[in-house]
Amino acid sequence: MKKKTSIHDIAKQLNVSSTTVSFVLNGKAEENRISKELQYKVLEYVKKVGYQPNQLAKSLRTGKSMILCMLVEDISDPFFSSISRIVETKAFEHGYKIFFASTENDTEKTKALIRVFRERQVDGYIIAPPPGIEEELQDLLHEKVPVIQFDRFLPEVKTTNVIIDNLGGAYSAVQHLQENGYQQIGFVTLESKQTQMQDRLNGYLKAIKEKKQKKVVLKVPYRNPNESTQEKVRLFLQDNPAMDALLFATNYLAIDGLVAIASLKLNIPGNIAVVGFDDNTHFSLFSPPITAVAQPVLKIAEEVVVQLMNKIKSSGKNPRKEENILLPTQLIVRKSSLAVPGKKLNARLENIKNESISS
Amino acid sequence: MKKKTSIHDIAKQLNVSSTTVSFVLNGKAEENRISKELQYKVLEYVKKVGYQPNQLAKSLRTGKSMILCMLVEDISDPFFSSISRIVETKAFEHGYKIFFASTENDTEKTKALIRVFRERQVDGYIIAPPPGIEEELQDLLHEKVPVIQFDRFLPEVKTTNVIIDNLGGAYSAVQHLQENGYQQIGFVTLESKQTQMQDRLNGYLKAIKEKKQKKVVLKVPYRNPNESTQEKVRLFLQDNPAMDALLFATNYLAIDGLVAIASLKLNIPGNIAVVGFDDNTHFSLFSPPITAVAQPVLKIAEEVVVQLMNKIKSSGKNPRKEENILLPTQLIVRKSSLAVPGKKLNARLENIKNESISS
DNA sequence: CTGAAAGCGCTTACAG
DNA sequence: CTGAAAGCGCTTACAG
Repeated sequence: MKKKTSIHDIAKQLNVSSTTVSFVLNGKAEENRISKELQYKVLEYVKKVGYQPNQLAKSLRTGKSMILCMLVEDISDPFFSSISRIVETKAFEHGYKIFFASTENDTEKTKALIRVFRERQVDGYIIAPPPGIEEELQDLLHEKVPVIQFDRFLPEVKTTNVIIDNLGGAYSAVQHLQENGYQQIGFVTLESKQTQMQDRLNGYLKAIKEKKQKKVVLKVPYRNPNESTQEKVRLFLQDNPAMDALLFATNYLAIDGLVAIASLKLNIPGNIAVVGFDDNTHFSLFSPPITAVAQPVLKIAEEVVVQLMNKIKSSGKNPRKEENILLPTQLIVRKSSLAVPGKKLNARLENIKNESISS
Repeated sequence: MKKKTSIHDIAKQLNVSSTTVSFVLNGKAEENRISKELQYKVLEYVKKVGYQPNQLAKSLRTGKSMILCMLVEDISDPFFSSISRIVETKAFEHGYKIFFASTENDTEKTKALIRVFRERQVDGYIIAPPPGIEEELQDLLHEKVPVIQFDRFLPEVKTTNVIIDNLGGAYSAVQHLQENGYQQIGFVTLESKQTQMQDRLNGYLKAIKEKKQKKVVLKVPYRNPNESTQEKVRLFLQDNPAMDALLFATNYLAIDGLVAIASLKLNIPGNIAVVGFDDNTHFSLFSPPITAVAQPVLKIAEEVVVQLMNKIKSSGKNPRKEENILLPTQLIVRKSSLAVPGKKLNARLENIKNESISS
């Protein structure tokens, strides 16, 4: 392994001091009145030998690692991976690299991850927090390390948060179903006290109460196996024969729900209307295409980076007020939630009866 | 910002040398015969003050950053994001963190990325290479930095490569369609000389030649806008009215193709059978469910990490032979490619005629 | 206009 | 059994 050339090697070769080389390399030549000729000489030589500064040494000296970390629930989830992709690009434009990691919504795993990132002197945190890491985030804030929460947030931790209007999104979805004549709308969600889930539930409840409809909620444990979720939705449908529409609180719940509905041979929306929360590139290709509450992925990613960069720049100065940045959702109406002319509720009841007999 | 405690601070507090503290912290206490009491004292104090070693300093000193980098085409693509997720977890178990980045299959962007990663003294590279970065990879090899190529590879660069049996996968897909009675099978692929694309094309051609069928290939530019791809597939279908089946060379080509087929109001598989390359969680929910050549995502990720760790461990020693690790694909048969009893080819011809008139 | 020197926080060969 | 000291590759306050 050939030894890398260092700033010192360059200085020696050129018979100048490493100070001079450093100044030239960091654009501080002018303010230190390095002669044009010297600047040129250094730059030429650097290019010739293909010198690459050692960012590790730089970071150790300056205390800035130029690395951010982004903690999401699951980096392979389409929602989080598309946000990550954009954040990666935007942060790169500011000279930052990003460590991504999946928390799996697991408190202990996340604590371990944060420990590792702190050892690496990460300059800022973008995190969709699992429950129970209030203390770790407070520690970061005490050390004046910028933290942005997004997607959901721990209310006890005072940071700037980038979130979407979960309540409004769920509310508008239910309202849309009501306007299309659905009478008993079920809500399939997670057993979760996280803000985004609570808000979606509240949006659902608000719309239901306003129309004095019956509240029908199924709560599935987090990280429930797919088959088990499908079974729960099946039972939910059978236990509530009058239910004529379903709102799913997350993308993957909707997918499992669709499998369950298919296995019961129910028609969408004839037997049961469907709306998902968090749109999916493929929803439009399903048969029928699935209505969904879309999240503004691009806007979320941009806002996260903008806010974090603001904090990094103003660190040390009097901190600006922390705030919740609330982004609007958009209901994308497709066929799965439209009114069905002459819909017979009985169709579904019979269907279920047959199913039970045949199985 | 309270100053972090360093190993030196600890040594001072405990009235020992920083050497001793370092030995204890790095499990080298025994081989240096540090007394049990001292070890205990150090460990206690470290825990009490919540000392976190500075990995930057450690890396600078040892020359190991304990960071890997993974360059894929698009980190938000389901194939790459699920592999990344697994690689992240496996590498973490070995104490490594990973920088992920999207090359967008762009040569210049990738060169810039590699430059940045080299500055960060990354310990190893996992890369699905775009064309034209042979020289950069050679530079890495000269510096004895481990490199693994996966998904596709630059044949000029002698590294260990983890790839799938693209030829066999495409071959078996076409064979399956032939067995189900399809007579003219089209292949929609990318304009690309990359190994994985060439092999898929060759697999298609091999099966077509064996049965003396007509070769019908559509090549779409890389990063073609979705609408344009859809339009190309529509024209492809109209220009080849006798074509009764389509094999798509990538996931997203299949998605665009399905949109095109839907817009022509063609039935799958009645008018046109469909097989995709690279399975997708949602293919089973499409109507009809889509047959696909599935890639062994878990196996790919595991193999990539195993191979890279081998190289890192054996670096300096006589390097083991580079090899191509070829993983098998699996054809997942769903309804979109099955034989249609009493299928009338004319159905599609008429359909297209109607379409042209009405538009 | 330019350079010598300290120091960021570690590890480790060497000495005792 | 333990410590003093050098050095990884940078930046920057200070001196001239």
